[in-house]
Amino acid sequence: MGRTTWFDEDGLKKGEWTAEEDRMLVAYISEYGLGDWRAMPKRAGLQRCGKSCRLRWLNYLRPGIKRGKFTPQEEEDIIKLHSVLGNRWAAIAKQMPNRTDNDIKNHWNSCLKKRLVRSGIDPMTHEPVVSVKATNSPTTSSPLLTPSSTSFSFSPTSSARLLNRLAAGISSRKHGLDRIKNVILSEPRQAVEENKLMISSKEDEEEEVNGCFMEIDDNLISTTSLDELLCEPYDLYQSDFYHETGHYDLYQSDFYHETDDQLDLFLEIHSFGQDLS
DNA sequence: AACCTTCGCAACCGCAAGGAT
DNA sequence: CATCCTTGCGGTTGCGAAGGT
Repeated sequence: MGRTTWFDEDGLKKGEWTAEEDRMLVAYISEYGLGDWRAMPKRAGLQRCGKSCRLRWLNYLRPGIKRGKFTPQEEEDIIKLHSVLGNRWAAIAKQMPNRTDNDIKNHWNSCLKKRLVRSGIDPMTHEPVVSVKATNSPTTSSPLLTPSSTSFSFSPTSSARLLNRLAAGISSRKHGLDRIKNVILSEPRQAVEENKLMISSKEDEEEEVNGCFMEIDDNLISTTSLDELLCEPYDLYQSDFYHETGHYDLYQSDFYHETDDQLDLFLEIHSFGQDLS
């Protein structure tokens, strides 16, 4: 299994690694250690780019990597970590030192995600799949918004989890973080009162945010209704998040071990919620 | 046996952060 | 302060294997 071998315009080899190339890379790193990935291939006698060598080493050759089938315990750990960290594979891999982020990501995408869906669990929120009441015109509804008359309520736990997902969803898309955060934090009252959220982007595309799709045009600014953009958090704005910000205490105690930007962002969103209330 | 579809996984690509100059 | 370079990350792709028809 593997990709066809080919050479790019700079004469660098691409595609599947041979056993001989592996041996050369391992021999070089064993003797000289890790260092300048850019210079390494030439010094090691490899016709590869540094990026390719780094990837091969980190995902395949470095010592201590566990390969093969994931155990049920590992799968459970991944699901648990994903519910907290979202698609932050590197962060998840740090909690599972013998597995690479690539391996975890592949296993999630090819197996665990589907398994959750089959079990009626939304792999994004890790909540049981329920229909969200559509409040917008049907022509603009997101493909993930299933119009239904089923009511949708939040427990404190689900509030914390969903807001956690919101923060994770935003932070995992670095290019969107500032935009979304700025809008939310700069004019929150207006955004909520008008039931609209302004999003700017350089791309002309549909972007998925927290499981919902928003349209982004090429003049940097586009608007979309808040409930379309953040369907579940929108309900939180209208209920738990908006009126009962005490639920954040739960989140913070659940999430005390997180020390990175995600927590900062979450606290900012929390502060935003308090301002609103 | 031939063809088609799905699965699993290695590897690539583009982007962003952060350090060096 | 601006620019360049390196590193790291997450999303996506390509392809052989396996399974189904």
